[in-house]
Amino acid sequence: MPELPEVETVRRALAPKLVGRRIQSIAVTETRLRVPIDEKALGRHTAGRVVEHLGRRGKFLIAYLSDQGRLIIHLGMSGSLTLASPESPRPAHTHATFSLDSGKELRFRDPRRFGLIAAMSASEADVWAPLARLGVEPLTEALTPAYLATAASRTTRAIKPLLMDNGVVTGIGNIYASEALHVAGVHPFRRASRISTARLCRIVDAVTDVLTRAISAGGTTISDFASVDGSPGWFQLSLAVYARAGEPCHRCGKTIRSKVQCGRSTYYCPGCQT
DNA sequence: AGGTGCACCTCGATGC
DNA sequence: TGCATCGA
DNA sequence: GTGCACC
Repeated sequence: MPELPEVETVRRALAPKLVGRRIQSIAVTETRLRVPIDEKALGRHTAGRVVEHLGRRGKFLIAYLSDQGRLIIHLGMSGSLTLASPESPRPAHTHATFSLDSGKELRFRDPRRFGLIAAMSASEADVWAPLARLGVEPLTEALTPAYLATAASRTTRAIKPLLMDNGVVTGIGNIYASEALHVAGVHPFRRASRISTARLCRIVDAVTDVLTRAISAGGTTISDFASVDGSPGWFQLSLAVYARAGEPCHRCGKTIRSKVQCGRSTYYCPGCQT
């Protein structure tokens, strides 16, 4: 499940191979993603363009192309990007292929088709709703205890769904929300508005800490995440609560529990998360 | 407002 | 081995 | 992972 650390891992692996390369042609073999691929727009905004920079906003990868083009990719639940030689067989569910002047091709594969590929001009991207509605980037100075306190004060929601709300803080999914709250010692079902400033500070620190460590580990591979060269992440070895229901908490020894919250499995330690 | 359930779709693990 | 179910 | 309709 690509969350921010997985997308950042892909971005870092891809950038050196992609920046400076020209996209020669595009082949789309399946348009039916969550949002259908607009082949015309894809060709118009990416064909013949040079990748000038590879950026990320939340869980979106954004390639900044020559002539003000933008190629925007979201990996959904099962998306992956690989660089391969054109002769190598294309794995099943490879929906889009970008031929590069390096002789390699960039392949987008997404078995479940929850991902997204879009291309547009810079001015269109600036107002594009999926990007425009995103909240602050968690690994920037924009995520402060004061910001989180304001967001918390405006709602009756629990802290975990608040952290996972892309309109508040972008990029934190189920795994890292669970992990950060364990590091901070805060119960995922606790009302955000009833959390002290001191503990909100700890949550901000915990989010920063968990995301940073996860990026260093190359992301989390629970079922199928793989980076550009097919290599897995290693942060699953450091997970304290996620997917550990029934196992003892490393900090206090109590048994990790799993409960459904907002339709997702939430993992927490009933001993040291209050 | 926000929790919940469901839809989108495929695969692999599980269980009988 | 095959088929249904479940969850990622 | 995300958006939507339904309480």
